Amino acid sequence: MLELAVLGLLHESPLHGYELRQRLKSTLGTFRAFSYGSLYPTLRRMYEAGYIAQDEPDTDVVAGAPPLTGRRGKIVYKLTADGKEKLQELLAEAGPSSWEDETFGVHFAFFAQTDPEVRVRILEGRRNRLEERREGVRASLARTRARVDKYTLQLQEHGLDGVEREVRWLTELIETERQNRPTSNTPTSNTPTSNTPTSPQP
Amino acid sequence: MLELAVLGLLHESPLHGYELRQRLKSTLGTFRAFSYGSLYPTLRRMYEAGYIAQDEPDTDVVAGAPPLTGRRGKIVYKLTADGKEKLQELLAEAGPSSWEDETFGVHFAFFAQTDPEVRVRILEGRRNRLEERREGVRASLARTRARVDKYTLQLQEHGLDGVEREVRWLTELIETERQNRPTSNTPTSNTPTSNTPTSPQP
DNA sequence: GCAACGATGTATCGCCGCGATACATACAGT
DNA sequence: ACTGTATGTATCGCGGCGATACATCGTTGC
Repeated sequence: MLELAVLGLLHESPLHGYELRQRLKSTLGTFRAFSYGSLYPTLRRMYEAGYIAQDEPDTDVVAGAPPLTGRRGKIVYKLTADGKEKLQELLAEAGPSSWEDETFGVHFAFFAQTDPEVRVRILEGRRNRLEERREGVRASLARTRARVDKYTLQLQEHGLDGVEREVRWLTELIETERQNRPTSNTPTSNTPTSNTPTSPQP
Repeated sequence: MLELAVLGLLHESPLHGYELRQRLKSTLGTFRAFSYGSLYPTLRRMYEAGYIAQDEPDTDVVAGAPPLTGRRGKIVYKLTADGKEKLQELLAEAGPSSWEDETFGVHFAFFAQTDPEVRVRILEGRRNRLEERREGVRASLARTRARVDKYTLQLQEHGLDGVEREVRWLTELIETERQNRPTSNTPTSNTPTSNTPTSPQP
């Protein structure tokens, strides 16, 4: 998750932790934060996994300056060959792990680096997911509409509106994608379950 | 968080875990799940804290039935006096902990049991939070609009739309609240909206 | 001159919640 | 009789969050 985001950002240019976090905030915008409490551990994990390398470019230290204190310089991270490979692997996967609530936005943010085929499948998967949810909420609303207080009702309706809005958004995007790359015989209606049985890592 | 939700639901009627989870799903609708993996531990914690009591009403067992297997019956939870007190305490608080992303929906879901004064303050707090975020996103958009790919851009704009939509929703709700109970001039310190000179008499 | 402050920068800790999983029973359809 | 699906309780590992700590830098103000 965060891993994909980091790989994606570092693929554009090397960055240090702080800057990485700024990009995370501005790129993922409203829908995901990613605090340092997850970023630094993730960077550590990724470093140990060999996906990224560390550089300490400028220590800002005048020659004779004190190593007295444990002087800490910027640490700039960049992708290794393994990291680039891993990124490609993650960008290629179109399964539940790419269209769930928490993940979809991150995948979408790096669509520019994603295969057009995969893009459409993720968008459709996401839309199906949302349509399922929408039906669930509608059913729930129809069932309980009369029995719940107005606040609960308003919350549910607001949620439903939100889902419908996102479905419309996705539909537009899918259409655009299709126009840019008039679809070959890819079956548009993918059955929601049992798509790619991604077995990621032992 | 989950604690408030559980207290709120149990205040309406006693429930067992499974049913509790159903209610959670339908009440919180689109915006929060709460899996068993958090529900049961929370119930346990709350039981140990003395907020809820357990009942095993019907063991469904015909008299001579086997205690061979560790037969497990439904466990119905209900509020204790302490639990009701705790609920009131949580419902009364109007601070960041009540209008952050993850928490707001839960608080809102139990607005029917919440003091009107508190309702408005939470709604306004939430709106301020969102307006801040909106300005941040706008600034970020203005800064980077030309430099980012269209997908990143679309994601950010979609997010911005969502925030604006929620702000409008909140504004409507606040207005409705004000009409129902014309506000005496409670100094809400952080409210940017000018105080409407409403007719002071109920 | 220097104190105060906010931005930059790296890092950890404890807690919360999620998804997956396990296990058990009741009941419906075939 | 078999098989799936809904009901029901429960745990485990892990990813992410908010709070916090600590250090340096540049700007503002006295």
